[in-house]
Amino acid sequence: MSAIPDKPQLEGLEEKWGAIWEAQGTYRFEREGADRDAVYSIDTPPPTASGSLHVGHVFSYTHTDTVARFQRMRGKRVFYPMGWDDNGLPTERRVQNYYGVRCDPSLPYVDGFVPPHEGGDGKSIKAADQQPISRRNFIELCERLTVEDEKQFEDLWRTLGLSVDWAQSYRTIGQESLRASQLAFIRNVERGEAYQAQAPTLWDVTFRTAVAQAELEDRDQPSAYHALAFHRTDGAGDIVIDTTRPELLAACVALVAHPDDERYKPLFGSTVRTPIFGVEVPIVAHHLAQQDKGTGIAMICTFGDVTDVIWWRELNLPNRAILGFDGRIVSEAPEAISTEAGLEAFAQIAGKTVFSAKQVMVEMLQASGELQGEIRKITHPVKFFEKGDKPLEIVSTRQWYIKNGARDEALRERLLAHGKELEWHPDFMRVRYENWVEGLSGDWLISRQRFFGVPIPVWYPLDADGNPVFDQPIMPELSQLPVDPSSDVPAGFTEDQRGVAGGFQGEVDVMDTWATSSLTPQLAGGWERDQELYDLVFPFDLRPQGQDIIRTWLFSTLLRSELESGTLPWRHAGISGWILDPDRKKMSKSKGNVVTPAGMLQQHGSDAVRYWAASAKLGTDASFDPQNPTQIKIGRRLAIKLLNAAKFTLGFDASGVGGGVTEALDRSMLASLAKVVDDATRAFEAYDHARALELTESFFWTFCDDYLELVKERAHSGEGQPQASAVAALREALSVFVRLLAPFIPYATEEVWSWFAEGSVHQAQWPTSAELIAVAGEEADLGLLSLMGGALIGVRGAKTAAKASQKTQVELAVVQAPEVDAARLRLAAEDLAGVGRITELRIEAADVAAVTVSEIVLAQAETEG
RNA sequence: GAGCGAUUGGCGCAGUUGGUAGCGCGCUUCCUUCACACGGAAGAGGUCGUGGGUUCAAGUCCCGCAUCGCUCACCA
Repeated sequence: MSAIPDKPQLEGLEEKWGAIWEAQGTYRFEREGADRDAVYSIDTPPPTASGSLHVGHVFSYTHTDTVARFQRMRGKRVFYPMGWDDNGLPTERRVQNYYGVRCDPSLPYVDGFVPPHEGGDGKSIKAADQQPISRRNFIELCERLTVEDEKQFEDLWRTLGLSVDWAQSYRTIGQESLRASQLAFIRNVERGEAYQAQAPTLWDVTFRTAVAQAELEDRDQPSAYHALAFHRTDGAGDIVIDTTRPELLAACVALVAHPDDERYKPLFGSTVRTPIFGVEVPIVAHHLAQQDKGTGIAMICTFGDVTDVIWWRELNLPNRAILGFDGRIVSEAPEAISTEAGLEAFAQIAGKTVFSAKQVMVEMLQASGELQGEIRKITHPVKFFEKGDKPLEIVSTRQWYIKNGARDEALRERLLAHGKELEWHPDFMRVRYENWVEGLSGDWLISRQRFFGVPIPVWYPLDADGNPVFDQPIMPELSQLPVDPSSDVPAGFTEDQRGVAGGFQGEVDVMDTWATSSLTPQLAGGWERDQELYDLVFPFDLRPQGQDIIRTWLFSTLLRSELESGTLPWRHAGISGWILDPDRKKMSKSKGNVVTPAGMLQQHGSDAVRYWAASAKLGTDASFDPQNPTQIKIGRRLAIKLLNAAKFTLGFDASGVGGGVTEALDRSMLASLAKVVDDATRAFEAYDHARALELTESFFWTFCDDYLELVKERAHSGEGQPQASAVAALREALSVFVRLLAPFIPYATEEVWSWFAEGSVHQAQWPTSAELIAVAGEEADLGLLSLMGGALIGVRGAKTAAKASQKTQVELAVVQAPEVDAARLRLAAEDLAGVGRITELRIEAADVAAVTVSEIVLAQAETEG
């Protein structure tokens, strides 16, 4: 126990208690002798290490921490790790700018490489000024920088007071993560769940990588309809189609209309010649063609959009793709273009970007008269990579996929069943998951043509001509893991066979970052590494996360768990809402309304910020106005109030408390508190931390404003058992309040706890109504406190109305109450007289609806004191 | 186009099985420094988006509509 300061304050509590918690291992996960039922495990979201933390992080991580602290106090051994998501594109970009390098996988590794820059000023370095380095050197820099970034994050999390066990941290690019990711992938391959396919793929031309459905977002883009005339080969005139992508005309393989469309029915099976290029293409029918769109007949290109892909696949059309990986038109015209004029036209767009090619095509079409009428400008949604800034294109590439139920009814049903089995908080978030699963359009594309990620652990044999045999991949021995196929050698080969006919080549692609993140329960829980730990924590109790990544992180984690173990990875999913600025817009960097969490914590104190976060329910968006952080100020006030109320309470003479709590008012207060404990506990169990806080806080203020005021006279200058009863009740209540508030304001509560108890409040037992009833006794008068509160308001009101100080003496006060209540009030009349400074207090039974002060006579001001 | 949320005093929110509308901020008036000025007391302020329905009784249940937000889908 420590001494109570004269002037308690919040400043400095973070440093003081943070150090003590660390030194004493307050939040350490103790596995010895535990069984699964004694453990509460949390699949913490690993923040992107190279990003920056924002208010939203503080918000949602606080939600989780309140649950962790509650469960810990209930006696659970809380497994609360922290991970860092440090692989992937964001890190690559940061490393490029920080060190002035870029990755060129064709270069050899340089031992002891020193980057041209260090530190950087955050500005982009032009690609031309970046020094090309080997993949291994690049990855080393990624690792170096993320370690530094992660240190900063950890400091912030510690200041915020997250009760994480820092011994349990992991990195998604760490060796253990690499091994687990590759092992899980190999298992997927062995079970036929992961496979390769050469197929049209959504492609980001800036990053030059394939992207998955889950990483797409629609953005409205200006575009325009161009009416193009196709010429019927039977000479019976033209067919006009509308297109927004005239630059893909050279890739046109057919025209398509709805099978029921009377206008085009007679034409199915006939052919037309494309404008400019003169390629003969068929007119085909497909139900996806919309009669009311454009002219009702569309051109199919390889590939303008995903519908083109469906048509191409289902109608067995040829592939005349003309877009390269760099987003430019390829140099060689498709074979189908055979006329001299056609080839000449193609030469004019070859090598051009989509944008320039479109301009050239429009000029040519206008010149030939095949572009009819006006170009009609429209705005329409276009698919983008969520991190990209150019529209996605579709190119044919070989990629790795993992089955996700899109084409496997049985798997999809199992995933939907798991969605129903999972307990969502709030429950309606389940619908988002179901929408996503039911809307999946293809298997999960997991290969990325990037560098800083988990390498896909395969090699391909080279045939006698030196061509890779992709459908016979060489898998690593499990003992080899983790492997980097671009530097490691498969069993049975030697390094000098790399790239040689009859030898092998390594896969250069890495996995989608979600392919690693989807294994966080396995990574953190010691899957295939520490079986004893894994059995203790898996399936996890809680997956906390944001609503925006249900389709990515939540879905992919659930999928991997289903594939690997056939079970849910967790029992509960707690989904936090957004932080909105005062205009109800989502906070974002570009809007310049992002506040740094470190500054917030510094300015207001961690408890205050936590209070703000915790006062919002799961799934509910919270607004935050940096200019006027009302909720934070209220939280600060609560924490300060607790310090002061505790100091006051602990200042009373406690020498006689052995007699227990005997006075009616004291018992009433404890009985009320017992109900609060029950209700708050129930709320916490239902993952409604905000309600637990509200219930506790609300009664805490009643405790301070009414009960404490009513009994302070008795506690301070009373005698014998009535005095001791007040002090005993105050101390018991304080102990309970401190524990109830500990999950929310861990610093102030720990400080207060140290004034009267041993150990950490965060390891103390969560209060129960039973302990309070044991002190208050059965059949306490639950409502007496609020009855007294009513009388007290009456007395105070009379003084306020007389513009007198609350300390003014009252010569006579007459309190009227219904007969039953009057009898109850008499039991605590002394307390009311004490706080009201009432010389003569009469409590009368009367025909009134509620407690009323019917008469009050104030003493003259000068008689005071 | 489909779905999911939200709509309660100026602002931010609560209202758990239907039973006479609550909290905080702000506002008004007052008090005060012997726990708390990062205080305290009293008070004003709402026909719960809208139109129907069920019920003795609806903020709460049912149906329609409106506005806002989000998710998914569509993308010639």
